[in-house]
Amino acid sequence: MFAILTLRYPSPMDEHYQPGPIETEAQAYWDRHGTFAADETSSHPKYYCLSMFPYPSGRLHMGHVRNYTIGDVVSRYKRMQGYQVLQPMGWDAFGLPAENAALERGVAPAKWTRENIGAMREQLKGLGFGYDWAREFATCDPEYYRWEQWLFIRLYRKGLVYRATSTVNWDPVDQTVLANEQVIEGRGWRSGAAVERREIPQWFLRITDYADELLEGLEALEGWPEQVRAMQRNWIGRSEGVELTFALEGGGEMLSVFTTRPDTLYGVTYLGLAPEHPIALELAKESDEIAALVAEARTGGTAEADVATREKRGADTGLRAVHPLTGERVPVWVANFVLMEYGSGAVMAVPAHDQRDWEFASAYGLPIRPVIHPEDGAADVSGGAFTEYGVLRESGEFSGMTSGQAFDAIAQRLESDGLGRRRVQYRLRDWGVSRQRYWGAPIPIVHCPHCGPVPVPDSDLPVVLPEDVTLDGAGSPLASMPSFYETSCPECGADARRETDTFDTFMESSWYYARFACPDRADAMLDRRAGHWLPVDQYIGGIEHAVLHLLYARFFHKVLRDEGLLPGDEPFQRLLTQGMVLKDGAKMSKSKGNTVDPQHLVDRFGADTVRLFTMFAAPPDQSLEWSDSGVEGAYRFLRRLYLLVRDHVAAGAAAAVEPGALNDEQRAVRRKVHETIRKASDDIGKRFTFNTAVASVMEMCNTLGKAAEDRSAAGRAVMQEGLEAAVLILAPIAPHLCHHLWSALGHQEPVVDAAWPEVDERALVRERVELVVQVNGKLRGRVTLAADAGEDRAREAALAEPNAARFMEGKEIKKVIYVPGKLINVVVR
RNA sequence: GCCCGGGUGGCGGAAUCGGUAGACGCAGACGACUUAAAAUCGUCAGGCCCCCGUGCCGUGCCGGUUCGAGUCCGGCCCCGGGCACCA
Repeated sequence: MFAILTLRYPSPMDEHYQPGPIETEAQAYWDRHGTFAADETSSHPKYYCLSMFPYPSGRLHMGHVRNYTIGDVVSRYKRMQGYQVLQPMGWDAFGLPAENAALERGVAPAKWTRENIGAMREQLKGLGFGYDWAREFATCDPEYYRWEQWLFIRLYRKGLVYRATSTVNWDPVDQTVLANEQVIEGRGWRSGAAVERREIPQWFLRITDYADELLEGLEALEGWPEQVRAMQRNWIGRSEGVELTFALEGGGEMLSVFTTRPDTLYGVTYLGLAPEHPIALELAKESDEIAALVAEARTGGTAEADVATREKRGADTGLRAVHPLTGERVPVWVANFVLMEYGSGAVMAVPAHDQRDWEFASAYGLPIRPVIHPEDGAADVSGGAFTEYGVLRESGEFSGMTSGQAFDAIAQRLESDGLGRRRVQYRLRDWGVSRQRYWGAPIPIVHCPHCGPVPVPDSDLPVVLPEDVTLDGAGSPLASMPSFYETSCPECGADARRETDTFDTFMESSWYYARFACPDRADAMLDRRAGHWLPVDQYIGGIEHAVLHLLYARFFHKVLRDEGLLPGDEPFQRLLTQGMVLKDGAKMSKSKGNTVDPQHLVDRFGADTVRLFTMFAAPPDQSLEWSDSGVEGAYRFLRRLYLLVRDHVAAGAAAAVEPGALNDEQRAVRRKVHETIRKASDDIGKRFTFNTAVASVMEMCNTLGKAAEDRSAAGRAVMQEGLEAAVLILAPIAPHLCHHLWSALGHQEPVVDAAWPEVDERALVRERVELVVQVNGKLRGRVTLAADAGEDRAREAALAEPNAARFMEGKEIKKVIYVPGKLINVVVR
């Protein structure tokens, strides 16, 4: 407000580094010039850099600061490389915390959310992130979620949406459905009541229709961490196997099972049924033991981790199944480790060759019959299952075959006998998108007593979520709000009831990246601009989203493509998954009381210091250990840089470097400058290791600081070049200070529009190199040689090196290994 | 339980393709400046040893491959992320 307007280029520098006014001025400059408005008509190549948008929880936390600093550094770097960059920001505004806040404080979720957005937007601006704010939106805006409702109806008409029952956590005291997070050790978080499971009708999207494409598409995602691709691959869990049927003795009933190991078929000693399997439910009526298992399966949380860590328990049903090849009778057990959701809810158990089956069989004294053996010897199944492939024995006509041969032979035999067929099975399940919650996008369906579920007509969209509500913790307020649910059937006009469930919030986050291309479009979900900006060139967010969010967004992208709304097969070209921010070795969280409010640090040291520290403290994909004194170190470095520039410019303008006119020391300083440019370009542009880029600039500044005594014209020219390199390299990381320093160094154009520095290869040339001398791989000395010396000279020098010679004395030289420019290793005996 | 990561000085981390372990920074010690302190600048800094040597040991633990392993392979321990209704 004050000094800013009177500032002219080049600006005089204050005695001390004062981040406050420098940052205010730089932000005002970007604002005034619309610096970060992304223009799709630009002739520059486009670059879409997206950071995962935040849930507006109230204030920014360190995880946000880290995420958004990485995104901003990439965006500004790409801009300096000549790209037209789109970097948008918005709000993932629906979700559970708003409902919790409403219960705790009596604030309506909409009001609470919008206030949080206002506060967090100011914090983001204060950190100097270069967003195109004109594209901002929140997912709770009806103009956003209307297109999600519109798409859902299209998918409904296309058959990609269906209704089925599925299991939820039910709190019998609060009479409400609980999220997995709200179930703590099998009990409701508020009521403390033992959680029950309930089957209720819900809406599903057929993501499994896209399972193969989602799996195959991973191969082409070379810009994604292998770790994330592996997690998605495992999540989709494609497995090829055989589905076969066991007849139940004394009845026409058939039991279908899926196995990836038909080669082990002769080792089956029992069948396992999920407690929720219809046969188990039927038997529970007569058997207390089975009833107890079924009852147990109905308590506790629905989360996979809850189910998988239960002690393996089971009960004999008394039923006997007929082995399809041998005709042998095998017992049928109810087993609590068999999942109803996966396959058919029944498994053939081969304890000799499957570890879970082995443990169950050992616990209940069931036979363990090895039929697969290593080529040379016998499988030992006394201490656990033998799960490798091998050669079949005691397997009838298939004995002697390898597992691979037997897979095909047995599958073929089952197929020709009509007892089974080859099948591909996925672990991936269809996506349940219904939530029995208030603060989400309404599902645009009307339930008519005559017509059944009917989609809301496009002309009636959006179905607007009423925002003026009071929550009481007992179910969704929508279900007790006649003004919302009372309606008429769009088809027959009869009185009908609106769906009161809302969408899973992953729905909103599955397509926001595309809407950022055209957020102002009022009459369509997306337009041609999406084709211009997409795919996202670089996506940045937490590793915790490796599977769910990133898989759903990939699925949505393919759906939108098939609807003709988008080109391309994948939404995110490159992905960077950032690590967590820790304090004292643990994740920062309110419950641990180890949070650090980034705002306090910005107020005290400025945004540049906070940004610099988060980039310097760790590589982006690793966890970052918070350190207050480390922040002070970052501040000290910026101040040192400020003083270096101040002292340099105080002496007046410097001439351009004339490489031929430099003395040895000046040449060494200049080599350091260009080595730093080379390293920092690689670190920021290719490796994303911002920490080592910063370290190399610090090193260069240490060198420049020592060279500052050289006040000769050539020395000052080298200094000018070095300081400009430092400012350019740091501009994406500490943009405010660099904005200021760049102008102080005499430039009219703002640094945000400057070009990334280029390496002068000639400055890198060395006349002499140091070689390490090893004897038997141990460092014993060093020799310095002319850079163009060959292997013979290096060998000669190494053998003559006095300390190394001590270790070679009286020994025979077996071999000499020469690594040019690095080392020479003499192997002696 | 299943899937995926990580483990290097007092601390955060570096070592990019198997080639000098500990760059850079923090904390610390000593020195300069100062009446003094802070700030700043400079020097030192993995461990061990009455052999102080460019000696020996050292990258979670055990073993292997190699002229050479923090890096590759096998086994184990510990910590973290995800597990479909937290986002």
